[in-house]
Amino acid sequence: MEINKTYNPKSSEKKWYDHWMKKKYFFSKPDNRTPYTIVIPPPNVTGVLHMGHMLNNTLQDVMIRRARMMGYNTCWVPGTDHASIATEAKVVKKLAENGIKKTDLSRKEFLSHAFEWKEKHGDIILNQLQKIGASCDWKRTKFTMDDDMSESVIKVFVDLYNKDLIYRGVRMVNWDPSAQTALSDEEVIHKEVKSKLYYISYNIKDSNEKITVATTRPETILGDAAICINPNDERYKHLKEKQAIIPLINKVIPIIFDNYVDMEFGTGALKITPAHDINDYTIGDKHGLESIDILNDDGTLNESAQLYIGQDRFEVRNKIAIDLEKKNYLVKTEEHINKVGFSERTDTIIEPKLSMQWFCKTEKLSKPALDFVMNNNIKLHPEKFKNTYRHWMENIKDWCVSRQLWWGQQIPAFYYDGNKFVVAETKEKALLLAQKENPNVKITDLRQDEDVLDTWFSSWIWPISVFDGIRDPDNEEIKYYYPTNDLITGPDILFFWVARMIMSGYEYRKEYPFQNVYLTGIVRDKKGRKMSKSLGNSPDPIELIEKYGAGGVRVGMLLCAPAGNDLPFEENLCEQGRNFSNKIWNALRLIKGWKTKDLDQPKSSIEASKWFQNKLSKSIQEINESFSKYRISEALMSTYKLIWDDFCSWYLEIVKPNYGDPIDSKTYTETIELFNSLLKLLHPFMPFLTEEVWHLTKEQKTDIIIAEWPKSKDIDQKTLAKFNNTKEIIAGIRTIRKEQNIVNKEKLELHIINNDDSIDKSDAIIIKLANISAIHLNKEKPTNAFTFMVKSDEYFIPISSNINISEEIKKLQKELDYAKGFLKSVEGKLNNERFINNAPEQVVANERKKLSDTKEKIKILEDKIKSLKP
RNA sequence: GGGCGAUUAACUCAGUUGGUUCAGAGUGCCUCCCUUACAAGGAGGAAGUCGGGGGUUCGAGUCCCUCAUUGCCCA
Repeated sequence: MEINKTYNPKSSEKKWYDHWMKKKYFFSKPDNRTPYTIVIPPPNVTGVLHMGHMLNNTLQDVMIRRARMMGYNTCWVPGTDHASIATEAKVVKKLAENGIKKTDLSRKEFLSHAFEWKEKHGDIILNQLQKIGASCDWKRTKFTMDDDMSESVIKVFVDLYNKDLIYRGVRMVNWDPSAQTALSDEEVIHKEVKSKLYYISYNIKDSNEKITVATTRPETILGDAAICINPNDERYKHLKEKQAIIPLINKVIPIIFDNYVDMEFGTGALKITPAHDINDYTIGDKHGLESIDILNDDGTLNESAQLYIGQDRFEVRNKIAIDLEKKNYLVKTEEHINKVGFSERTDTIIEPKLSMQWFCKTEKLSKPALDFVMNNNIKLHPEKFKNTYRHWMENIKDWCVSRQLWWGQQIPAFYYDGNKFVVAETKEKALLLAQKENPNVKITDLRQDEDVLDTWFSSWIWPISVFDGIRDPDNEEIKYYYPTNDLITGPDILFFWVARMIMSGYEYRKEYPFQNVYLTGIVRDKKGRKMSKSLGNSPDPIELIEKYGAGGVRVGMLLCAPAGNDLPFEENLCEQGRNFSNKIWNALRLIKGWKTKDLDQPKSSIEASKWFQNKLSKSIQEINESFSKYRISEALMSTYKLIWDDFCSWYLEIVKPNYGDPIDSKTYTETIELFNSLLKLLHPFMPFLTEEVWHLTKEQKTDIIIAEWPKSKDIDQKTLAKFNNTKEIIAGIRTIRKEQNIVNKEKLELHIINNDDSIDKSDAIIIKLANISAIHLNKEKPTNAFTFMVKSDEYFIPISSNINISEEIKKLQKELDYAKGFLKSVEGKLNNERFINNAPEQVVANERKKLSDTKEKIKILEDKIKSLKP
């Protein structure tokens, strides 16, 4: 069989993905097997695949594929999220390009444009997931705005409202003037920015005195309701009962006193603008102050401001500073660094704004959600996130769930008779409710709330609604698949999403939604920056796959992905992955190049096979252990080393027949079987390559994707220890060859002085790999020989030419010095009575063993040096 | 400002309840080799006062305190 010199991922990836799909391996339906379920963190419908998706979907696929091989009924539910703000912004932009304004459209018209946009772009990312090999159950693909999904969301809203867990009220919210919607606290990102601190003086009424306040937002003085002072502040005590006059608009406001004010900051006098600052709002509330909202929804000033009406808040900031200065109200400005909130989606500066919104009460919901994580019913990996989670849960605030957008589930609240409203799943049901209050209400009188729900209010029930568990709580699927097993996602949405799924899970299923949460790192570039489209520092995963193959990129990603740590991603990691593919490919070429013959199995092969069986079992245990701890990169590294080092570099080199010679059929068959076991272990990481190679090794009964995960057998530690010793001896001989420039082709003799019977004259592995002509077991030391030691055994390579004695003595002396130093530390321990008395017996015994071994070694080294000295 | 982490080789990270020669792995680096599966390869090698200081202990990379640096979350 002619096999290409290098592995070609392109042809094999497409071929096998199609094959798997055709065989319906990814599809799941309830049966009598144990399920293993993952719901995908639904990617944003506006998105294209980025490195973060690449990472967390690869991890999910690894978990799913391994579970499938272990015999679970695996179900990986894919889908996308409607991402209301981001998507609406995209659609609005696209309409604008065609000269259409959103405001010119009806809600219905707008939504049809939005759905059209979704049809066109929504599946891009799912198609890209197929390229990385994701084995999702595609027929279950869900979208958060599918009819059934939306129905579930509405049902939950109504239910929570009826349970008094949802209310409507005027609160200070985070207002995004660009998207023109409220945001939840979690959607606001606080960033440090350089700004200015403006010192503005206010005249005191009926006095020549002035009072100076410091503010970063001078335009808000137009909405001031008071000036507030700490009652303990001696500087201002005399201003009690006085009033101040707002510059430019000459409005009179009271001076009030409250401990809240920090006497150290600025001038110690604080302007209070209840409508535009959350803290000011609280104080205003406490002191019964008026709230003057001076901003329009788009961030321009309104009539209440009296000045600069219709101009943008930032323009006004500059203008008012100039005007204040002209009239001598501006005392000074200072450079100032403060934290400012930005919209997560639009990156616009958030304005705190009073408005009427819908809120979800979180106190009751969060309690069980907190307990479930603290008592390890749900395990977070890595565990350190438990603290973060607890901190958030204990300080949780009510959740603002309304958004002033059209793209999303419209809030099912129906108004009548002015501001009266009812909440119901449909307009018909709403009518019945309204008529209880007022029998004259007609269906045409009902007006549905204009707002939609926060996208996270859709996705927080995702693990339930994808199995229709909200609408039909007793259906077979939800009972079978829920709770799901693992959730794999980034730590950045721990609160947005994970915490809330846990809340809804308890509320609607009385049970957690998943048992384990694996939080990945955030993919960063070489300089440690988060990869982002705006920085342009993110490689396109699809291009990487073109270059290195899906397996190469998957391995590259996972090699640098310990749980919870950020990933400093570099492209050369994919190169390492690609090289690994090639290594395996070449192992295949080697094996398939052999001709078999009915020969006796050589002793070296018998031993190699015995050793590798044990080594394999040990590695399987280690790999399973790593998986159970969610140490995926560790599991990969064990697999990588098992294949590359143990199998390719040692096992194959031992069993490899001389060039052109045939191989005995027993070794051949065993080698194929071992190779197949390795491929199975590797399959979750490199699905395409392993499927391809698997079928090339021999005629297979099944595809590797559904082959059984290898089991470990009893491990014979002696065999493993002996082989380690053998490796060290071979390495010792190779070092001598290297140091003395003796080519590999030249045969050498090996003399051993040992009392240990582990190595015998006919040790076939040493003879083969170190190219030894004969092994001699001596009592006497040979003269004119290079030597090395393994443990306390001494090995000699006699050579014909003369040895550089001084070099040799130097080397031995170095070894001797180390041994003596080591002896001293061991003796120190053993001479310490408290050590002998306190340390466990085993530890003391070990020290005694070290003592005798080292003494023996020192004696040998000293003898050697003596014998070399003339 | 509050909370939670991190600091081990040039880089990225392991290092289980303190105790085997425990100071490790991968990458990178250096030397030699185009040997017959693979130069996308092979063989060998160098490299760290475990952030600083103090403490507990027979014994500390591991536990405690403190300082420094740094990251994340929250206000």
